[in-house]
Amino acid sequence: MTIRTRFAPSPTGNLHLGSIRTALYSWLYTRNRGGEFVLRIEDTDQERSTKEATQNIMESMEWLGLDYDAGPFYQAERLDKYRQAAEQLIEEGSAYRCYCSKERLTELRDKQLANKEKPKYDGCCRDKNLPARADQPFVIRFRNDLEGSVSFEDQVLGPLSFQNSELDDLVIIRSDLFPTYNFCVVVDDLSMKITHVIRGADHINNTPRQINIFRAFKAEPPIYAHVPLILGKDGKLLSKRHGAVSVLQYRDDGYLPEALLNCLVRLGWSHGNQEIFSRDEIIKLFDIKDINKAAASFDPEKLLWLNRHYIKTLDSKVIADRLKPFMQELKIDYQTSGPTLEELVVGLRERAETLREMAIKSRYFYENFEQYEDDAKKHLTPEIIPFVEAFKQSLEKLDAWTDEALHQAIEEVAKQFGLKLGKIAQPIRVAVTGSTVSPPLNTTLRLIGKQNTLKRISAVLLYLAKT
RNA sequence: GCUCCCUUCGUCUAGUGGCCUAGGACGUCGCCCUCUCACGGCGAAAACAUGGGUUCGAGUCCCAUAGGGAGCGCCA
Repeated sequence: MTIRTRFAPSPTGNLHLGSIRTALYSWLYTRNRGGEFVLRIEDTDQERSTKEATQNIMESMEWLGLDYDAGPFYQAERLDKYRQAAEQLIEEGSAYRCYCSKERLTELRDKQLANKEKPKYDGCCRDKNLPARADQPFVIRFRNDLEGSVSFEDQVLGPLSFQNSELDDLVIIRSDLFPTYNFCVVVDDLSMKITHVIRGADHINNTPRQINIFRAFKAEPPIYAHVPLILGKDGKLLSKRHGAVSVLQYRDDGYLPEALLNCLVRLGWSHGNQEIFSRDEIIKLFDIKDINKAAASFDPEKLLWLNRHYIKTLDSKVIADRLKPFMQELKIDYQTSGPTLEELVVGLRERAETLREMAIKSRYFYENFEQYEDDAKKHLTPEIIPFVEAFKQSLEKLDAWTDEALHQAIEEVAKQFGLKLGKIAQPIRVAVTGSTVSPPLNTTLRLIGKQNTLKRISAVLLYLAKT
């Protein structure tokens, strides 16, 4: 039997960390077992579904490299299937038409809540066998067993059992003829031959209802695995309405997909003490049985650490390539002059947490700056003039503009003036970068280039003369 | 309110009855390296929710309590 899993998001908002992680687990499971991964867009909510959200979902998956073997299927395009299936259930006595008004139902609900009862449909139309009428709106409800229980073996949580008396007769077709979630899921999982349903733990309570519908169709339900939810820093669920950030926001903030993937997979799943996983490794090692039962809080600091790790260790060509959009966005011209992007990456990779930060920090390699940063100015005092001039002369004579030659030049000037390296390096750093922070001075000078270095040193001498 | 789920350092986790005076990672703090910032190295503080059982022995099994989370729609 080939394994088939699916990711079935509803396009009612941007895809966030929680959703993409269940997609990831689902995807990993099929990739590990050589199965098929299906994408299904659950857009039966006409009110809230948007094209933009669908676009956002696909783009997020593409960015993280979660490719699918079938789909995307859109439920809104399969409405006939659901209607037919519902009719079939009515004929077989597993569903019925209900003409109860929304007003009556809200009233019922309020009353039950006031009585501290669990709100449920009272079965008013359950046994009336009402026919379809064109002049009056009705819904179709599933006829749930009143007694007995539903049990299943969850792959993450173990054996689970629910009393049928806790379930009520849920609406499967709305009065506008659109199907509802719990019904579409079953019809689709059945027709798409889904073998394993890996989804968020917020669906646990839906599972017994869905299993009953499967049974009504005389079909075997798939195997279920409910993965624990992701909580925010405050311990509350990460959701569209609460602190959830779009997956693409991480891309736009300069995170690498490798880092986010690694971070996400490790949130609720583990393989001994290992922290760093390549994509291939995760696929090879992933198993549902290693998923943790408890909900986890997402820690942005750890993501940052992983991002730094991948910025430092991924091929510099790859990083350079990923850096381009950020350079363009910041309008830094890296093509006409200055170091190549790859040289830049090698110089900055150990001091940037994100690609965006790297781009921001690269500015002085490509552009001359207008002024010195405020806290940098204190290094520019008249005392430095002699050795800055000496250094300038020594640079002018320098043929080889390399790290080694530059390092030697700096050291020689320091020796000549009997100063420690730090004493002269910092003022020069300020002179050429405008700030107190940069890669090692020799590397910084090398990347800025001879011409611009000398220009900026002349500029600092002018500045010093004026003060 | 009812139903269901969960509970090891601040956070992510290892741990499947003796190897645990509980290990790793992020973060925090200290030291070293050092031309700044980083990287790196070394080290420290930091947890089995509580109470009962079961057992020769419990973080590991059972039961209660507490705490947290989710669900209870003509949303998904």
